[in-house]
Amino acid sequence: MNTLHPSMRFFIDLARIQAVLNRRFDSGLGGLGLSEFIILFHLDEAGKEGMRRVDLAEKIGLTASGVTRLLLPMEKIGLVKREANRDDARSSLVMIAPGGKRKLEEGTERAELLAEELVPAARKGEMKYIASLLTDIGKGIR
Amino acid sequence: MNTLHPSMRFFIDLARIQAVLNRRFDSGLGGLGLSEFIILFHLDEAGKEGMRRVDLAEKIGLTASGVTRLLLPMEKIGLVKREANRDDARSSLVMIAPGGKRKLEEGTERAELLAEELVPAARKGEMKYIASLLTDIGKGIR
DNA sequence: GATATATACTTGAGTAGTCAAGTAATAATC
DNA sequence: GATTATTACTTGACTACTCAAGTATATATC
Repeated sequence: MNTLHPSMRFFIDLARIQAVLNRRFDSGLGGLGLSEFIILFHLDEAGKEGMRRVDLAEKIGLTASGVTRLLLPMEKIGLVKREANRDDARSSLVMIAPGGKRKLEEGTERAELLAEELVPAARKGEMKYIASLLTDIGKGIR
Repeated sequence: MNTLHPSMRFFIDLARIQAVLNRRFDSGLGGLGLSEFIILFHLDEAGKEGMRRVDLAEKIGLTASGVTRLLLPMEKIGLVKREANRDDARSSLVMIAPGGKRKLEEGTERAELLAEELVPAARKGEMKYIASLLTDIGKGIR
């Protein structure tokens, strides 16, 4: 009866890793959650043009309202800033602020350390492969 | 400056997939969240002996208090039941209830459908491999 | 066998999101 | 160019957790 479909294992392991990751990342870094780090990462990539909230939501896989809620305190403490979108008055653009840049660097360090710690040495070589696999899966879903 | 460490991509993609997965799984299945499904899965594996809350927490990667909070409503609607642990009065044992068995089956179906949908056809063959990799990573962390 | 320490769990207060519904602006259609 | 539909975002009410602190039992130490 228990064939244990590999996709089941995939879901379950994914969830576990994510939960632990979330917790581990948060603590240690002064109040920077994993989600916030990821947001900063994408905003940094977007450059000074910034990006629309909708696009950010799509990138991180959350809903638009989740993004609104996350950005609010980040704006308050100067990690990101907002600017009107001259082409479309409905949306405003978000971009990374100097404070965010600094936090992003801290976070990057932490992420690398964490990855070092989490990924078993024997599997380290496969990291690149697995990352590409996940990227591929991620692309197809919404 | 942007080497884009593969572990970074790993974190980011992982988080995105998990976020989408969570949302997709929840909706559609009558009020059964991914976490609840995973709990049922582990409890089913544990059999009629059930398991201690602490061990369940470890399995799913959440904290003990998170488990308490999740189990409360599940107990109320008859998905799980609790029993005193005769060997240790501090802990009580949780086990899957008949209602939970039914929900687990529904959830399993949904999970398989979802997996079908999420994993790109080209990558399907690698599913087993990636699952084992994630399991391996999951083992090492807490 | 009393005391100290560690473990299993719960609880209060707070954060990180969700969904459904609302507002305002843009785009499409006739 | 008025109407309708769609899009970008926000808000209220809720769920799913987190951490820190508390309670009760069990274990180790002397």
